[in-house]
Amino acid sequence: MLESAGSSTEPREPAITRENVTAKPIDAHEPWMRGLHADTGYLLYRLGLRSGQLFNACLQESGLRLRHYAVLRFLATTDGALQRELSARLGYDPSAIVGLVDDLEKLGFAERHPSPDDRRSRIVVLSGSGRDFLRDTDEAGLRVTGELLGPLEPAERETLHALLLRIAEDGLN
Amino acid sequence: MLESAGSSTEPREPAITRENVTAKPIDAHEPWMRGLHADTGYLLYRLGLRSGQLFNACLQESGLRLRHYAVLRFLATTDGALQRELSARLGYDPSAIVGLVDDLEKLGFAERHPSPDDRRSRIVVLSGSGRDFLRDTDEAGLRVTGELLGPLEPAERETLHALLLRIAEDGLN
DNA sequence: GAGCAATAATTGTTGTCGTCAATAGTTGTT
DNA sequence: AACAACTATTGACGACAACAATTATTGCTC
Repeated sequence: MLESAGSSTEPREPAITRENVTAKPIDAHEPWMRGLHADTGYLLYRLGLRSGQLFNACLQESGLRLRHYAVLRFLATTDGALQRELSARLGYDPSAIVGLVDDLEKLGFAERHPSPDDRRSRIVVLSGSGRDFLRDTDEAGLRVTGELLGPLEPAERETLHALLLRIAEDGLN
Repeated sequence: MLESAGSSTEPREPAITRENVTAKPIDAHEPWMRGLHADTGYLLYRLGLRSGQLFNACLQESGLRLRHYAVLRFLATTDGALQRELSARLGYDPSAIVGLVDDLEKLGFAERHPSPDDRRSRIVVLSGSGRDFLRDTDEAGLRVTGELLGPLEPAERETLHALLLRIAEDGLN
């Protein structure tokens, strides 16, 4: 049983314990070694993940997930949309839309109406209870957002929202 | 073949076409009907998704995914970490860490060293080629971020980054 | 107007991912 | 020496997203 501790290529003077590893400060001398959150894109990814988790936790008591909420929300802005459009605007696969609308229809939040123009298409509209649900959960959503944006003051939240909106408008959605 | 167009329950005076559906403006009269991106949390979710997609597309030519990148990045800040710590700090399941470190080890970007203190633990360290890879991909990451933050000016990007960082420090990571 | 490409919705399939439970080896405690 | 706690690992299961394939319908073309 070879118990030579320093047999490694490079010697590590203090023993590695949980304390001194997690607390080790970041060397910002090298430009590429700038900590985990130096890149705005990566930071956005992590925060988006966290935001999604919070939203999902808030919605799961209704049996719905974030994607359903996105569909409902979009329906509220258009008052009737084809599934093809839901797919294109929300960025989900057409096959995913099928299941989402199925669930919403099963809960009575949305309805599929046949299109008078094209018998292939179905027009998805928000039902009355769907509107009610959206109004109720919107309040919970605001609470989640408030929790997420805890350390920010109102003015800063406004600024953040405006900046994010500018980015979102550019890419897609 | 019944060709009655208005046989539906409620009459919709103009036919639903792709143009007037997608271009319909948002009625902001109702407080809960504020468009898709009125909520900052939901906006964060969508942008995080998009950012993750861009990063993944950028990394997939290396055979790695975003999770591997996160591990590499964290290793660069600590210079040696236990898998348990990777799991705790990055929020991934311990069993997920196993596969990720496996892949990184297979590519020569990281190495598992036995801990001198605890023979149960393995100390994961970034290898030289791992550092090189990180430096190279960091450039690509900046390019992606620049693409994502297209419409923003440098000062605005700085502001956005600072705000996001404040949020990230609060919750976790 | 018969044939044919294109389209909308749907189904099925595949691979990935996250979570949970279980195991082997190890450490510290009593 | 016996036992509880812990680290890494494996395996299994369900959820979910991306891609291909199918059905029904439409518009175009000759």
